Amino acid sequence: MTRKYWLMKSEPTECSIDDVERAPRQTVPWVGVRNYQARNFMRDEMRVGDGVLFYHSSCPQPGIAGLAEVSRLAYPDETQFDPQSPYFDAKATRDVPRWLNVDVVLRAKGRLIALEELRMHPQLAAMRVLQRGNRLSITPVDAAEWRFICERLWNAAS
DNA sequence: GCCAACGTTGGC
DNA sequence: GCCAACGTTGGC
Repeated sequence: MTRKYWLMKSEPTECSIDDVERAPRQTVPWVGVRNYQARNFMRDEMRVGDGVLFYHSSCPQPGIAGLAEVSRLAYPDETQFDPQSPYFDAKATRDVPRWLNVDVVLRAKGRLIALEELRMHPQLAAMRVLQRGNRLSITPVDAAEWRFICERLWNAAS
């Protein structure tokens, strides 16, 4: 099975690339996804080792802030069971969990590639994150886009 | 703060 | 099953 690539949005006030860098084993559980399409990507398509573009959204400088990797397959998102959590879901039970998360480990903190800069490259024009009205917090990235961002924009190995 | 886009909810 | 109302996302 070939490796897949993803773009995952996070609000830096919630969890920034620096927060991931400081986390134990530089790993975070990707909790809080409450959209079925995004959940299904995690549940059905993500595998350990898949590449992740870590994207900062809803902030002064939206853009790709680093490179990460899926490090654990999807499992039930604990926050759905916690009445204190903003992500609590009263309709979810431990027997029938509704929401899942993968774990993500930091691979490289790059310079911030601003949304504005991404838009300048025709090679990236098809990326979901650049489409008008796009709101999906997890989107597939194709291999050519991944390589372009890693090698051309970050000068890093992909 | 505005607003476009889109997902979810709930009455019928 | 339809669809209007409502809520959320997220760039600007």
